[in-house]
Amino acid sequence: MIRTRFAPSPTGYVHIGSLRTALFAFLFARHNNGKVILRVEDTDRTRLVEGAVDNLLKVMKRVGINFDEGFYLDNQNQVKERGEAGPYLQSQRLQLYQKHALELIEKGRAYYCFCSEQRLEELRKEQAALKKPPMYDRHCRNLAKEQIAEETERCRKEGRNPVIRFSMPQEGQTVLHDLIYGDITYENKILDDQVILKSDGFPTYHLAVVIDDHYMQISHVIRGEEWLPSAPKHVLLYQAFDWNAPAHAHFPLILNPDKSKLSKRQGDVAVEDFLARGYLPEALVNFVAFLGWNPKTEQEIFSMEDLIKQFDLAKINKAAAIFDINKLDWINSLYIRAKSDSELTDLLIPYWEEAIGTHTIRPFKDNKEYLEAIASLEKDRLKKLSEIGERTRYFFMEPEYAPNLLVWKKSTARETKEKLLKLYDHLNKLDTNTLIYKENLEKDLKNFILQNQFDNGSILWPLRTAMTGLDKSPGPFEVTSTLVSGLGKGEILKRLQKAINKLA
RNA sequence: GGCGCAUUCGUCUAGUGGCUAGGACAUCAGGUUUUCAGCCUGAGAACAAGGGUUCGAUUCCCUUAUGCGCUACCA
Repeated sequence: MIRTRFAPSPTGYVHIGSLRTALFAFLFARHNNGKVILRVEDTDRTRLVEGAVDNLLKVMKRVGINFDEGFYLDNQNQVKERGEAGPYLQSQRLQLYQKHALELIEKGRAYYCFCSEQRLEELRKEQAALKKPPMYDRHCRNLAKEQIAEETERCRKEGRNPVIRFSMPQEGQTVLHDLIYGDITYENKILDDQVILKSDGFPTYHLAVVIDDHYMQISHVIRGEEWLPSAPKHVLLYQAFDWNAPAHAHFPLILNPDKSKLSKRQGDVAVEDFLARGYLPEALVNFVAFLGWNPKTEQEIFSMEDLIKQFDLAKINKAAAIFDINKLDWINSLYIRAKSDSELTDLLIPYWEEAIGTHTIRPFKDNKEYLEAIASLEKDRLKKLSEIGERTRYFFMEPEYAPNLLVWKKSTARETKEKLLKLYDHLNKLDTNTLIYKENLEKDLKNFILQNQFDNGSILWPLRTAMTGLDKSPGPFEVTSTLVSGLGKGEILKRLQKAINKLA
């Protein structure tokens, strides 16, 4: 039975890298009809963030990742826990970790360390000065029984607790069999005597991950490359417990454009922020899946189902990948275009409300035809949903613009004014039926242009800019007819009149 | 400093002991067009360097360089 897990720390927002870790674990499990477990690693009490699990689950739900065991959201969006191997919150498993740490002490594979923070700090400084690798000097590793009793007493008086360190073997090698990187051999003597139980009674990552993965019967540990250096420590821990280690699969990091590890400093890394900016969850998943993985075919657009069907650990790359927003934009625009007008409209409404104002949008929400027509016009041009406000404001309120915007490049202000006057009279005479259908309007206006022997641009450019107040927008016919359909003929005449006045 | 991992167009990547080294994004040019976007057509753009092994290396080996990660009572 394949069992894999996603084990984040509840430190706030969901990092793009976490999304990919979760996604890979999820895809691997689903592809193999296995289970994915969500375990929360809250052993660092100093970094806890209220509501982080709740937020995490909401994000995962939006992108379509769910977990078979651990935490989930019920129908009321309340965080709940399920599964046989719980609790799935590490802070509720402290006895288990403590028991096993003591067991290692009995086995002679771990020891109490009484060194103070100051001593450790000085040690590190000393080592740095000598350009030696910073490592614990094993000061407490071979204390005699009486010494241990003495130190324990001293600590008690000073009001602090000792930590427990793992005794690394001082010779030999440890081999990690990684499903992606292959076999990696580490010299045991360079491995530090890692703290496994902290003085606050909480385990460190290394102890907790080994114990939990064992008791939760995890078959495959799937995580980022940053864990590669500590993997041999985990292998050794499994051996010390006489447990079989799960299979490991580390995958490469995601990098900033400057090749540093993807970080906040250089733009958004929070999945929530991407979602808020109008990247569709499916686009984000598609894009993130392709950072470090690809199907070895030329297919680039994948639904979650496609990904589940085709995902294969063997196809994960070894080299880190740079997060390229251009490609995300492209994928997102494809997913936007794939939406129906109605779906897209529903997605856009919050963005309109934010950019234009809730009460301006409200009248159109009941009868969505107008909004759908606008969405349809912008569908091919949108890279992300948040662009909609600026691009379509003129559909809701009269545009402001400078008079010379109205003048086509091959024309003059005087000529433009004359033509707009004629256009005004012409449009004024048209019935709504002609105005409201793009095809009719186009036919009519082209005819009008032909009969007057105008250049297309000399009439269509000022018409379009008078309607939109923008140098870039959809075409004059669709803009005008859509405007008539939503705001009426009077509105376009008003805008035309305003344009004529500007040119006075 | 130590240990580990990595290296094909700017970016994501495909690929093979012998290929014009393929695709996509981005860029640029042309076309369509009132504008922008879109769409169509086209262009430029890569095997990090040096040694081997070999009839032949982008591919296999070694070295170097570069980048990244780890080196906490953080995960």
